[in-house]
Amino acid sequence: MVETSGVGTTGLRERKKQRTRWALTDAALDLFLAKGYEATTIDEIVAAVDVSQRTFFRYFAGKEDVVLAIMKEYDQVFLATLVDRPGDEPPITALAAAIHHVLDSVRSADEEHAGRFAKIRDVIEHSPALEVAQLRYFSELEHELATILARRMNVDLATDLRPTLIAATFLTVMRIGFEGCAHEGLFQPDEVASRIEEVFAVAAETLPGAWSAA
Amino acid sequence: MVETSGVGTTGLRERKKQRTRWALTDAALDLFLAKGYEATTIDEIVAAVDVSQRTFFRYFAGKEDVVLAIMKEYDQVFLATLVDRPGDEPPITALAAAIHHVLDSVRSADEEHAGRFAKIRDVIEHSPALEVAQLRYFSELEHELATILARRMNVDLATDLRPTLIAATFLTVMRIGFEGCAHEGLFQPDEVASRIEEVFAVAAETLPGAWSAA
DNA sequence: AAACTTATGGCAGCTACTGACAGATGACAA
DNA sequence: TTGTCATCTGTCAGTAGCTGCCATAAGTTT
Repeated sequence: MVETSGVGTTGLRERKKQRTRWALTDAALDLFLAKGYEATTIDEIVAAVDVSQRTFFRYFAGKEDVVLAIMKEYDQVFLATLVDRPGDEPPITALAAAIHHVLDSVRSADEEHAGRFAKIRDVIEHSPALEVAQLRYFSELEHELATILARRMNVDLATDLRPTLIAATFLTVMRIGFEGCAHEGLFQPDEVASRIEEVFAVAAETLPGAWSAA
Repeated sequence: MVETSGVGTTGLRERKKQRTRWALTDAALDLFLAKGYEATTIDEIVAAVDVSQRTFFRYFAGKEDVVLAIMKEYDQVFLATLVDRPGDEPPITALAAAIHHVLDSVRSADEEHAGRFAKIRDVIEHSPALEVAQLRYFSELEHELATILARRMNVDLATDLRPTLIAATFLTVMRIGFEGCAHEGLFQPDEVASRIEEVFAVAAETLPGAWSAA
């Protein structure tokens, strides 16, 4: 889950690194919110934390990574939940349950996490570059998801397209949900959560009919 | 459609521009194929055509744009075909017919176009950066597509999610088809065309059942 | 306290991309 | 043909993201 600070068992070195990482993340997020992602330079971020530019790139693979790294943490919870769902559930049911679980944990998170969540959604959907980064990330996630679904469905991912199709359409629906939130200015965890579930429901109503007409 | 060279009615200036543009495109494509997209620099491309770097950026918005611009031409045919489909067809049927038409025209194109098509598909699916660019482009296309579908379905795009959902899932299926081609080394127009139709068929069989279980 | 490991900073450099200005070149009219 | 005009082109200088290299500083271990 989202680990805010290292526990006592870790050394000073490790704790310092965690602190630097979060300092960079928070500084970056605030700057992105204040003046926009594209208008914010790495130099400004590192100046706010007083580290060198070189150090920034030792913590993050790129500017985008500041935001994506946080998204990944949420998705780890999602994937872990999915793996634990009973195997006799249809894939879509398992996916729905897993996403519901994540959204619930976000909804009931403490203020620090909730604030970060809102910031991230806000920043992403206001920046073309980050939307693209999100797209790229989703396509990675799609593959992980498809792998899990293939195991669950007992089919071979390489020859059977169904796991990939389900994973991809699922993530597409999620993305449309997030975009819808941005469109209506919804960034708070509970607002986003209910919107996502709403979009998912519409998709479940629409897609079967739409695709069976082919 | 894909206009290879300006007709006699245009002036010398215009013809020169077309020539430069295609020279840049072909040089870039060949370099991308030979040494990879990311490893190819703008300097190498412009050196091959003997123009300045600045000129390159007057023709193309960026390195990616060389490839995307060609894709756009195909998609113009696709969108135009879609608009002309009878209004009483279900959206998916119209989409299937439109994509079938484009694939057919690609299949029966002359060698120059067929070669370019193969190159493009080859280059894209071997380059992470271009795959991302394609993702970004697809999301633009998704919006255009959704707009057309909304008109066709007589609903408001802003409040009704269904056109967007159908457009998005359709493009997702197309993307998976293209990825599948790359995975199996299929780049020739006819191979790609039949593979796409195949994937579309699997999607039409899979998605209704998969999503109705929600 | 010495020896070892790892994080950091500074620097030099590469690539994509842009704005501004000046010169070349085709378009058009007298 | 010539002169005027529009526009295309090259040059240059600069920005931003990102990387490799090396010396040094800081934490860790014995």
